[in-house]
Amino acid sequence: MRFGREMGITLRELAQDLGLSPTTVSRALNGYPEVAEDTRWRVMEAARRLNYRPNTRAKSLATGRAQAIGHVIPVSAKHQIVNPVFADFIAGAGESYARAGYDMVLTVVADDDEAQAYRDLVGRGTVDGMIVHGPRQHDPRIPLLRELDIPFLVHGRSSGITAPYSWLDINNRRGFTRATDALLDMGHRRIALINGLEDMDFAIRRREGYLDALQARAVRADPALMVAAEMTETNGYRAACRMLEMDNPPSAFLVSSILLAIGVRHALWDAGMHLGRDVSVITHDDDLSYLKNGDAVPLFTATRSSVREAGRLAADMLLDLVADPASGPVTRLLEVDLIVGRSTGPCPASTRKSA
Amino acid sequence: MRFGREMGITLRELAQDLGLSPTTVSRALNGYPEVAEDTRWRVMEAARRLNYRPNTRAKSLATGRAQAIGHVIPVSAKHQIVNPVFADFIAGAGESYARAGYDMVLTVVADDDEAQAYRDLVGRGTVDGMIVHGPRQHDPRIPLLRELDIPFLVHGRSSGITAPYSWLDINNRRGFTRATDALLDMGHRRIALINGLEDMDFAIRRREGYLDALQARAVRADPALMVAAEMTETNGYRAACRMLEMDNPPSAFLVSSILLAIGVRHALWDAGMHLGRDVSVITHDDDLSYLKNGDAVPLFTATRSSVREAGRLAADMLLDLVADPASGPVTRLLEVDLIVGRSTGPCPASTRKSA
DNA sequence: CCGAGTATCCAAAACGGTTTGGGAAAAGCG
DNA sequence: CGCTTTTCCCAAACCGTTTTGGATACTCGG
Repeated sequence: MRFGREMGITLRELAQDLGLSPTTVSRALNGYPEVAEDTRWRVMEAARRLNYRPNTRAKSLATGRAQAIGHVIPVSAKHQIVNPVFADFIAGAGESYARAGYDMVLTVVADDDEAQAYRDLVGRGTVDGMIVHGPRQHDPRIPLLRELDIPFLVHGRSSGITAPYSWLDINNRRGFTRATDALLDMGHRRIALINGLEDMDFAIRRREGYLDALQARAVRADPALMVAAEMTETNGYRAACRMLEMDNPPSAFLVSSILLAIGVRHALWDAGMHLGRDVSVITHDDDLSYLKNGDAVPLFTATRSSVREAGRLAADMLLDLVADPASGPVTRLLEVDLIVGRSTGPCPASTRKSA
Repeated sequence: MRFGREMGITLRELAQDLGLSPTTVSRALNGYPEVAEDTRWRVMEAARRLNYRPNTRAKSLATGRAQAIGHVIPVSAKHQIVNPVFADFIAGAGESYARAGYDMVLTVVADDDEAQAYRDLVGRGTVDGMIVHGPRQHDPRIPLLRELDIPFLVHGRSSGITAPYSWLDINNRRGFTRATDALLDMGHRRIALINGLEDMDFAIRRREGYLDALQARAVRADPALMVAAEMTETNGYRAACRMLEMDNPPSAFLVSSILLAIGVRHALWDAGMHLGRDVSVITHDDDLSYLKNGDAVPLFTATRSSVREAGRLAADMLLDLVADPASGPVTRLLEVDLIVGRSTGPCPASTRKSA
């Protein structure tokens, strides 16, 4: 069925135009050796001139690969949050896909239909690889994708799953250990943790890192100083307000995102306190393009790792995996930088106490 | 060529299993009338049991439609910013696509290759409709897509283009006129505008709205109070700092995004001023899921319009257009709400002046 | 009981590429 | 020069659907 739309010239037409067979034209364009160099040149030239583009669907049908990678964005029914790091990760991955001539297909789906979405995408052969976003503990998507027998790569990890799978993650645990250590070194003892929701794997690891550091110095962890919430400015604000009103308030905050940190800053202002002098804050910084942590000198001291770069790397890894699925589960752990900004300083309480 | 991967059962196999022809099975599944009801039932049942999923590529090839909509995300080479409203828009659109059984394919591309990306997506038949993001003045993508003869819908508009095309936009101009009016009503006369980059169409319209309101009350617009920049916290902060240091500083700010507004708030704190008392702020609020404007009572007084809802609507409109391209250019202008928050109050300067 | 409908089903031809299995001409070799 | 390779090209099958154009059997009015 032809549509009014000019779908471009077809391979057969191009061949006809050149007085060649479709076979030869196809081979010429795809760089196969069994075609004379000047013929190839003629073909390439004609293809460019008539701006021929091979029909993706026909091509995939014939070759068996879709030349596309799938991403499923779960939109939780409970908390309607679209993960803010998502856009940057996608941007990074997209660059890699573009370079490799792959398409990216996105599916937005409610939590409960998620498995169905994966089955569909794979079963209908729409994609030949998948990226898993926002893994949780014992994430059921991992066994599912293994069962579907399609190359996939997890952005993050899923603690509790021992079977091997491919992933790219940042070292959340060490990052938060280092950050906590830094605060401890400055004399802080009451350090609050404002974390992301702890069904997310990264949040669990960050808490572990935080607890590790406290324990190593025999500082008792106070449950009242630990909160897990959706990472929004409002939640950061509220958590910080509540804690600052405590009898024994924290002198430092370790938080899981810049948005949370902005909320904490807000709370400090409301309380008439000075960021980096009265209270210190270290945040994780995904280096989002629209949420830069200051400019020349960073606003917040932070554990930084570019999620966009992670997107690029993840896509590259997955593409390799698609090209050669046997190259086995591949993993990569990125270390985070601890960058010094203007939100940290020595603990005033300790000075005051000694005074 | 068969791969190791279990691509699922094929229509032919399903037919064989049932002792029917592929024709009949196809018809049974697609609801054509020329098949006996009990046969249809048998087919449906078997399809479910063997969990048959029609191969998308084969289906599209046969039908001529891709069942997919394309989005091109331009990633400017200059300013590496991924538009923050993008994620929410996509989430909304994705919901609509999912409902309609469409896929969403994303292409990330540098500004200069953008035309090429559109030509590719259309020419290779990967999508049968496109959404245009972030239109600028005289946006070249609009004539391009018209030339490519594919249904498309612009999220926003492109001033300067008179030929009809389909779009969904919010009434930026009226929104900013109303916001400015509100500030004027409170006695503010020196009202700063911190806008998005003015090659973006929405930013132009917002400035027009702002200027309209000033002119209607014969308030002279001061170029020193108008700035256009990428909408980040840092830029909001810097712009506000600079203006607050002026001899004749603004008593109110009208800003184009919550992130900018947060930057302004930051600057006010630094200057020791109180938001909503010393200085008023009205912002535009895209109602982003990860950047809520407070909760019960909004933090900022704002012109609000959910970009996620816009995504849903835009997708629906485009799908209608794809189903019936002749249904002609369709347009929709959404009005914005002016919601009252805690960031506005009467102009203190005027009181002081009268005192 | 017969011919015209009608209800069901099917074989085969698309869709636009890739890939297999030759085949003719040119080149290499003794 | 004859024979084997190699080079270059092609016809046809295939990928997994939909759709066209019948075919067959059944129904029904007369």
